[in-house]
Amino acid sequence: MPVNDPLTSDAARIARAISHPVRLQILDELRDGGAYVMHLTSALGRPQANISQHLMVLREAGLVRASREGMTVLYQVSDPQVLTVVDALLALAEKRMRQRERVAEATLEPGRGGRRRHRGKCRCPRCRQQ
Amino acid sequence: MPVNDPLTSDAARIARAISHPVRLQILDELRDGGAYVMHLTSALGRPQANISQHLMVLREAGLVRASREGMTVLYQVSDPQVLTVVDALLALAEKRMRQRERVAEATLEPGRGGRRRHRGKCRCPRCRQQ
DNA sequence: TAACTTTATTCCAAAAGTTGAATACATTAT
DNA sequence: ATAATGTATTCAACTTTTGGAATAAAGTTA
Repeated sequence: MPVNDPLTSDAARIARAISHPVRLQILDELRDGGAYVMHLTSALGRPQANISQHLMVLREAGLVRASREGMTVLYQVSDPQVLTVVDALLALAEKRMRQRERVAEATLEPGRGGRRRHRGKCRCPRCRQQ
Repeated sequence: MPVNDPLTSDAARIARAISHPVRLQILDELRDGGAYVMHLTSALGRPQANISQHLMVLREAGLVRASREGMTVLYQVSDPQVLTVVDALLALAEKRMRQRERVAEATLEPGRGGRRRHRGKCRCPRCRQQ
C-alpha cells in the first residue's frame, strides 16, 4: 500500500466526513428512507444553516444525495454500506462506553439504556402525516 | 439521541482519529499482532516524528496502545473492533472505486488488483528475524 | 561515561474545519 | 407580483489539525 494509496485516501475522506457528531447523527437519521432537511433541523435541534453546511460536507464526500420535492429536499444515504460504517463506529463507541461504566461502577443511576429520538415537533412531509 | 449524545460524540472522535490516510494505514499495518514504530516508519515511508505524532493521536483516541520492548515500542490495536471499522471504511472505498472505474472504462491498464506491502527495508524485531 | 539507536515531544506556521449571521435561491401560495 | 416557506451559500472570526525541524527522553552497547 503506497503512501498515497487512492483507496486509503478515499477511506480517510469518508471517515473525515463522518467524523463530526452532527454529521454522524444526520446519517443515523437517514436510516429508513432518508429525511427532509427540516426534519434534521428539528431532530438535531441545530440552526438550519448549520445543518445545511454539514449536509454539504456529506454531499461532497459522496455519502448522501439530495432530491428536491417541491419546497423540501429529501436527503438519502448514497449507499447502504455507509450505514455499515456508522454502525461499526457506534458499536465500538457503545462497547467502550460499557467498559468505562464497568470501571466506574460507583453506583451511578442506571441511566437510559436505549437511544432517544427527536427533540422538537417536526412538520416535514414524513412527520406531519400522522 | 440528544444533540450531545456521549455515544455519538465518542463515535465521532473515533472517526476523526481514523480520518487521516497515514493513520488509516497505520491501523492497517497493526492487523496481525501490531507493529513496531520503526516498521511503520519504513512501511509508510514517512519521517519518524510524523509517525510518532499520528500514533499519539491514535493513542489519545484510545484506538491503540503502546508497549515498550527494550529500545523499541510495539503498538497494537486496543480492540479488534477498531479493525472492523477500518474494514468497513476500506470496503466502502473499494466499492466506490470499482464504481468509478466502471464509469471510466476507457481501456486503462488493468492495474494491480491486490494490496501492496512495504516500501523500504525494515529492521524491526519482527522483520529482521527472517 | 559516552556514543548510539529508537521513540516522543515541543515549537510554530500553514492549512483545514466549524459556526453564527446575513443573505441568496427555489418553490409555492395569495 | 408579493409574500411566505424551505434550503443553500457566503463571509468573517475562531478553533483545530497538520507536518517539518529541532530536540528531548529512554534504552542499549562499548
